[in-house]
Amino acid sequence: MDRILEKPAEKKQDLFSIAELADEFSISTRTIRFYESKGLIIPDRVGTTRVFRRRDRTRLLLILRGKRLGFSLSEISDYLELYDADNTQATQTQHLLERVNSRLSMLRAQKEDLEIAVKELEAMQEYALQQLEKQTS
Amino acid sequence: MDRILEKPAEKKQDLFSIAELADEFSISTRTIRFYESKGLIIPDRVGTTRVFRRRDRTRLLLILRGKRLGFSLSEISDYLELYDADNTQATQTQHLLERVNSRLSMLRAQKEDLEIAVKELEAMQEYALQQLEKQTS
DNA sequence: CGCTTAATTGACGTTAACGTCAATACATGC
DNA sequence: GCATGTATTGACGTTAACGTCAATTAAGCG
Repeated sequence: MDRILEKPAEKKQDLFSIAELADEFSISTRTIRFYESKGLIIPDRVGTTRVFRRRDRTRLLLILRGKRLGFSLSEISDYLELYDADNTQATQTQHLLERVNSRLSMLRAQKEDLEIAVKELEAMQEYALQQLEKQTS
Repeated sequence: MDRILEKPAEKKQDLFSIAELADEFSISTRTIRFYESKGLIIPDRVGTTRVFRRRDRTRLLLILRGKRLGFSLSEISDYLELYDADNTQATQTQHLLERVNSRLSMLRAQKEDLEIAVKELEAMQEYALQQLEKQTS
């Protein structure tokens, strides 16, 4: 019996080794193990060896995007919880909604900062282009 | 002679103590000294005491915005250089333009990530709202 | 089955970005 | 002119996020 293929729809292409994921995302295996130790991903095991499914691959994508946005791993951890929150009970759903909203306002604030920075740099760009015209004429 | 008031247009309201800035930006004086040690700001001195001008105050604003966007201090340092680059020579201006452009593409990539994250959360928000309707009906 | 390659665990190292003293100097109001 | 508050300069401590290395274990293969 191949216990890891127990679930019918689970094929080989849905299973990843630590090295495959490390390679795909250009991170080290150490980093992946570190994320597991922080509870950000929870791969299965075959014996002692980790086996990653789609869910963990997706989580890795979310983690890396979070990092690119400058969030800490603990913020990312909170963020990931939003993706598998329990919404069978109204109180839970209400709670989820609040957390989603607060996260949204963080992201929107960051977007404002970003847009200001972009505008400043675009102004610099334009200025530099004008200068170049003068200087090379 | 009050050397620090030498420049005619420089009034008291353009000068800040370390505590004033720390207070205004809700950071510690240690943080400000740390930024100085990294060359991010270069306050004047009256005796041994630091005196900050508008320029450094502005730089602090840029530093903090950079941090909110998730940039490291060394990235922020590069970023600050764009603001006081020499553009008297065409080669310098050309170089500045390249750096501005590369920074712009970083920011735009980040903006894409941000917008995807916002959309995902908005979808969650909508879903949660629908769930709540069902659950409380 | 022995060899090579891949994976695991534990321990210690490292870098960034400050925090936290402690000792000392400066300034200032009463 | 002295107590009291503010500033400065080391020096060491701390946390996050991994890197690095060594010792084992497990897995594939000719």
